[in-house]
Amino acid sequence: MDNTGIVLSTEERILAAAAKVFRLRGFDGARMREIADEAGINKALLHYYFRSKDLLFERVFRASAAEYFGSLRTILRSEATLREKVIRLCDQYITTGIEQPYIAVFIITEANRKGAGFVTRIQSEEGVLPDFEPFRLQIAEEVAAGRIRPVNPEQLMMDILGLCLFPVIARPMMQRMLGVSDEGFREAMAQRRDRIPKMIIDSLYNPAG
Amino acid sequence: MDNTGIVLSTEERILAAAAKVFRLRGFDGARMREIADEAGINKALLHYYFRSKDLLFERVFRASAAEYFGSLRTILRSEATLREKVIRLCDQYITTGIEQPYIAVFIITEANRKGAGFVTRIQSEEGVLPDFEPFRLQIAEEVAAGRIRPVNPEQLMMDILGLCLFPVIARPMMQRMLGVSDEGFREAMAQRRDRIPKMIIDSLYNPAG
DNA sequence: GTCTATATATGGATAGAC
DNA sequence: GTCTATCCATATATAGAC
Repeated sequence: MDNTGIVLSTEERILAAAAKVFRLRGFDGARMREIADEAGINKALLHYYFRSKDLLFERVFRASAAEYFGSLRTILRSEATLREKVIRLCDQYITTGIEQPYIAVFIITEANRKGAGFVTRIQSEEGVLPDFEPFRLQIAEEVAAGRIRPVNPEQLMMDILGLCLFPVIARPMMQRMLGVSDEGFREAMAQRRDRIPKMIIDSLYNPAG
Repeated sequence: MDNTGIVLSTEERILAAAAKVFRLRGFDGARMREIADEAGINKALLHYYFRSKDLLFERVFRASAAEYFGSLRTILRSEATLREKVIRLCDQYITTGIEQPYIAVFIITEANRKGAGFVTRIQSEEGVLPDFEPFRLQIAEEVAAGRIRPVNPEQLMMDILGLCLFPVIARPMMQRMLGVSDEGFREAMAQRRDRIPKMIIDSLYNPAG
């Protein structure tokens, strides 16, 4: 029974605990002991359910990636206008970045870890990373029709994600460098929710500078 | 003797090896054994020179942070125009991001690690993170004089760093999602070196969209 | 299914010879 | 200053009772 009032099975409690610990500490920093404590069970039971740390991690990472990229996939392949997609993307990732900052850091950090075969493997699985093709096509159409300035879809996607996610990922460093409090950071991110889409859309629709 | 032909002291070789291993694997993933091997010496000698893994890491992290933020500090407090600073910043961090991708990942990852007291401490030390004040003032002056559109200096800095650094940090994920080869990634980054400053400067100098 | 106890491996760190 | 050998703590994983 967690704070939702819903009774979770042992397996579910383990997965929830593992997600919490792995996201906070990463694979190398996580301890099976801490996961067991967090789940309120015994270390041995972790192995009974998931056999090894690797396998448990794999489950957590796959679920995290699917969850984190799910909204990206949905937005990219929706029927919305380009303008609308940019707004939704920024809103989604900035909101998540404020409320659950660990997920983004977790996924990106683990993707950079060397000798982590499964991470690469999982990211190659169907349905984990979004299909970029629909978005690419949509951009091409808009450009061809002369409705937006010519732009490379890959560059545009890097712009959007960079502007939204970088502050979340580099948060400790940025707050320190810029001298911003936790509250100040949240305010800055709230500003960005309006600022970034405007900036992107301006650069697409305005005459060249 | 490394490939520069310069004879390094044992201490220097250890530091070089430690930097390589820590940057690649992070604190938790790094093994003293691997550092010793990389330096061509014995594990015991690591402790003779640096006493503990923590202390060795601290040296490496401080040096890495100083090196990585050094150019940022220099650029921010230089006498260059705003336009010029933006161009130099982007050039600096995109070039470094292509040639030495591990440093950015290392610093940001470690800054996010929980229970790593020294990281916070080191970042608070004088001369590690750049002083943001000169840049803030310069922006304020430009805005006051009506030479650029009103802009929040913190937002601007997050924009610049996000646009330049995010692709470097999220590289494995981005390449996979966008379907880009290593060579393609380098080309994309080269494009960004021109693209980002233009984008930033446009948004500062052009009439509002 | 869940626990206690234990096996086995490995990591950081130290002792002591040279 | 550098090495070999070893200590000690801790991590993952398993055995076996209940």
